[in-house]
Amino acid sequence: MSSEKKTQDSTILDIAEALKLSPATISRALNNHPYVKEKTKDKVLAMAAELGYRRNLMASSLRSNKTNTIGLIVPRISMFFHAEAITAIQNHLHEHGYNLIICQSNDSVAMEKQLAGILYSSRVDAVIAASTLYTTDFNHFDQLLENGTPVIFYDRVPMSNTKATVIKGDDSRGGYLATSHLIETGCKRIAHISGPLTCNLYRDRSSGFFKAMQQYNIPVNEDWIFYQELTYENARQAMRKIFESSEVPDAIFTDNDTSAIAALEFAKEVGISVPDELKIVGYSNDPRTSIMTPSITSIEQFPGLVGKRIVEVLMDLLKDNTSDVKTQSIITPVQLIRRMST
Amino acid sequence: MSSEKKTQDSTILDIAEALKLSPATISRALNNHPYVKEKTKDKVLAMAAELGYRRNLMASSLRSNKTNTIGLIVPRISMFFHAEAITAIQNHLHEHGYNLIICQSNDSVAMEKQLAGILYSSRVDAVIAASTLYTTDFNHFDQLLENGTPVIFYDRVPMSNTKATVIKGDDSRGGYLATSHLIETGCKRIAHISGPLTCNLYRDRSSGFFKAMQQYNIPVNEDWIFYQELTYENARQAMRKIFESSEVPDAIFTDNDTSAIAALEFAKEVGISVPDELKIVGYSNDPRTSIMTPSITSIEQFPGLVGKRIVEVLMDLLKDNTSDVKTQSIITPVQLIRRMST
DNA sequence: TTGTATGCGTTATCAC
DNA sequence: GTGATAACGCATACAA
Repeated sequence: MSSEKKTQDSTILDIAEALKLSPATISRALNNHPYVKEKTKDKVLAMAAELGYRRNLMASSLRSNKTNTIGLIVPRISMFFHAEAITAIQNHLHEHGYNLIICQSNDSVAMEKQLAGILYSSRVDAVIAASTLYTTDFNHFDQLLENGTPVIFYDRVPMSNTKATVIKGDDSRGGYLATSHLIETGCKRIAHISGPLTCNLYRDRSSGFFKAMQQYNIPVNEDWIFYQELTYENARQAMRKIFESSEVPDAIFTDNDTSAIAALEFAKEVGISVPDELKIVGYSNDPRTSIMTPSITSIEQFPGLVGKRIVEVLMDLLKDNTSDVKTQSIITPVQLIRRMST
Repeated sequence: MSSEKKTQDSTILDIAEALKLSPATISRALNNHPYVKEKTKDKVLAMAAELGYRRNLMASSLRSNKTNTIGLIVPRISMFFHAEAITAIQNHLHEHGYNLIICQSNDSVAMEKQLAGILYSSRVDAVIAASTLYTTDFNHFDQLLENGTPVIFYDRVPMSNTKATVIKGDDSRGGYLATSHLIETGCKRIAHISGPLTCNLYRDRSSGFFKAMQQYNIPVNEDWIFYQELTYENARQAMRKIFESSEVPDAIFTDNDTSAIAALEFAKEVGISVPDELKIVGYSNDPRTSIMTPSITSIEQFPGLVGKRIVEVLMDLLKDNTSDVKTQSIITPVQLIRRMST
């Protein structure tokens, strides 16, 4: 306890004292308030710099009831789509003077609930969230909404009504694009590896798949349809199951790229030629799809644009405090990126 | 202004009033203070739940001078090593009751400076940082250190003395392992694509490279040594330059995996057989290296362990307030992962 | 074991 | 334009 080296933080009181001004004036000067003489402002800024003053955001937020901070909840930052979207979100928020608190739920509903609580405790000005695969009950976001904190769901969003704004990719179109592309290249026996139907993404991508199959009058083989967590291992198992029987597909559409990669590696290992004997389409346009041999056709989701759109909508929401609960629902475009696997 | 739907946040005063207790008791109960009757505690917790009470972290932090929040600055969350390390850090911090604010510098020194300021303003309890490629002056972290806020640098760390704790991988050993592996598989003409020498990583990996070359008495061809930002495009250009001349290398060691991938793709395009005519080793063991054909040998950095170690050290630092400035420097292990490219 | 009173650093509301 | 002062919500020293 003898060697306390901590320099005490300087406060506006220190600046006020040094300049023989009142703390109120200092505060105004630092906030660029109009009712303060230019000369005074300059003096304050100079002294602030000299003292190494930094506004204490705790105190400021407590008093002003505004944190200038946005909370973000995602399953995992390592997923390509999210990493890109987050970066865009952070950069655009920064332009508007907002900070971002990034939290990972690890696809655990319990963790997501806890994080929503923490963000509420932090009194963030808004929350942006992509839910876990298994979130069906979105109650834990209600408290935020009730207190007037805007919530924007993106990518993985509630399937039932919500007072929150929703921004999602056009997944049913993505599923349709992928499937019809396979059909148009001549495939007639198409497998589909999808995710848990508790999640809107896979429900929608599946619906696109079925729509295309029906439209082109292609029979669906139920043994080739999987709804499972889209891990590498699960996809390999599905492939094994599919290729055990005598009748085998000539194409496979997977609802993410990890599964597509697993499918391709399986095919290469057992000597199935891609794209000649089997065509493959993934989802998300993860950069990994382009470095495989052969490269894998996938669906681009434009994560950067999604992030930009999220911030635009959010700024609108934060601007007019008319809490007019104008619930929006926005669909962002997708695009087929054709590669060597088809 | 008429339709204000905001429910007012409830405070400990609301709980106190509802329970006919003093706010102090409520505060103590919520903080699990020993001097509070079990029964009272239960009543308080029940009422808190009923009122949807959530501690206001701004107020709490302001009063207690502790935010329970750690700030993190990284160049980019999308880099594999960092994504993994961050996840580990976040999970371990969470076990200790700490939250994490993740910030990206985008490898911009100006942004990094700004972020350090914001984290200071946020009065985070500590800062963990991996610097930009071009940070040579680490002054912007001084204010944090002077105020007794622990700073831990990891991965990309200051090369000069610092009062902060430093945790880095054994990069010179990594460079040595990669290079000696190539030599031991029979390579005699080895190229090396490294990063800017302003960054400790590339300086160390290079020194490992030269050490191995010298030890095995292999001559270094200066035309095959590059110090450049390790982007895909830069690596392609380097490859073009290398393979323009008549004498070509039989191996290449790149200081990251993106460059290794670029090298492999270049080789495949121009018909150089890997590993027969050219062997390749990358760095970081990015999952992409294992899905290429052929898969690429790389250096594993154990990001999960690094993250764990960071939190361990940090908890130590936060425990004893004896600000004894015990500057530590920790080296974490690396390992060669041999694959088909060698 | 509980209550009273004070202050954390800032901003907002008055006055002047 | 500037100053005095209260208040934001909570935690703690001190009193009871």
